[in-house]
Amino acid sequence: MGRRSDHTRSELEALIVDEGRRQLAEVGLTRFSARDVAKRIGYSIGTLYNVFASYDGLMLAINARTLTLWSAHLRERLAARGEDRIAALVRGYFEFAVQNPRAWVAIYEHHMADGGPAPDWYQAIVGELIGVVAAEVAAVLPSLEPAAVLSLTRSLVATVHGHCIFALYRTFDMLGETAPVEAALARVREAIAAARGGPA
Amino acid sequence: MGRRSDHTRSELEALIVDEGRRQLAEVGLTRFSARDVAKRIGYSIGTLYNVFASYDGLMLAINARTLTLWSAHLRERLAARGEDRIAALVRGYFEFAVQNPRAWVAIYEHHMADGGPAPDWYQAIVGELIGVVAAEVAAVLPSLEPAAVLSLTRSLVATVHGHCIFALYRTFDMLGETAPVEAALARVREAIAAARGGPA
DNA sequence: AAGTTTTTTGAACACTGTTCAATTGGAGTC
DNA sequence: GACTCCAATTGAACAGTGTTCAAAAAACTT
Repeated sequence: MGRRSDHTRSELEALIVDEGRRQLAEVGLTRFSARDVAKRIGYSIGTLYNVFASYDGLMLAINARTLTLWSAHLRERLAARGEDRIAALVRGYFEFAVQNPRAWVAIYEHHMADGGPAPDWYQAIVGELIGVVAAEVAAVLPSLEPAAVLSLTRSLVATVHGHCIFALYRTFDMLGETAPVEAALARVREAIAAARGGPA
Repeated sequence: MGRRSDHTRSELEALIVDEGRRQLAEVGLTRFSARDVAKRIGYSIGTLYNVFASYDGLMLAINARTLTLWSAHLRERLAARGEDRIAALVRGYFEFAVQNPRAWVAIYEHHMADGGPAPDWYQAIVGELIGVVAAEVAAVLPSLEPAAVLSLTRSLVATVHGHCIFALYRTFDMLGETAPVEAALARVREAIAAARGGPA
């Protein structure tokens, strides 16, 4: 069936996502161009649009890949022997963002063209990442009921995220003080301590 | 001198920023178009580029306006009689973001074309906003030295910001639980309590 | 070899930010 | 009023974007 080379559809999909991630890492979300991705892998723009129906679809696939890599990174950090698993998570969060700044930012700064929410399959991948954190929060706070764990987890992720994004873009010039990572970790520790000693 | 109407240069500047903010509020940063702004105020695209040398320049002017309005909003909330000034700040932060979602997000999602930092005059305006918060942090923690106040302030702003952006984009689906505002306020209170009882 | 089906193409369209030679129209001078 | 002068204003032109889709190409089927 008219294949130009011996790429199956899913191989081609992976090829595009890989090259897309490479370009995203190089030029960032603003200058990212689907045309360029196609050109770089030696296919025409039309082929790319046959695989991913739209720019949103391509970007979603790229961000999904970044998210799974991020989850994997967190799990690795947790697997590395070390007592303080909460610290491992917070440091892992920052590490990945610092190592992949433009891809990481794209997760947050890409929005669907129609302004609507991301599709379910994508949100499931986000949920996986949250799940990794929630498991550790639950382990540290055994007396907390599941709903409260999820609620606190989201608040902690939000806290760390805020520090991380301010650190990457120095809009608020977080540099030149106790590293943002440590500030984030301090906030997380305080929140956990409060949850422990609070409504016990 | 060839004026088409009786707009002085700074009146024209304000006219563009106002219409730009209106369009930004309507369509968001992604679909924002300098051409459309020009068309809407009845000037050509060329005139707009004579006033603001680039898209970045226009966007910075728009964001600067948003920032000063935001600062004003916080000061108003602080001026409204009420004991808990920290809560007023946190609630004011969220209020403004929720009332001006697209303009607020643009502050964070616009980046200079060359990837560099924003010009000094712009950063000064950001500094003003931080200053409003820092003053309250200092008031609540009188024993803290100025450098520590600034450091803690940035951490607290980062914390609140993280909750706020997760609330606006429901990427992480913060809804359906204790409102994100209250979670953010809880984190801030814990941090302040820790700073009070910590290295005292 | 002929026919069928799937993949691939790239010109075409409507849009973007940006530039800059040409035009416009008010101010000053005679 | 006529005539410069010059800043303000214009908009076609350029290189780029995402998107579409009739046509071409390539592989599979009979």
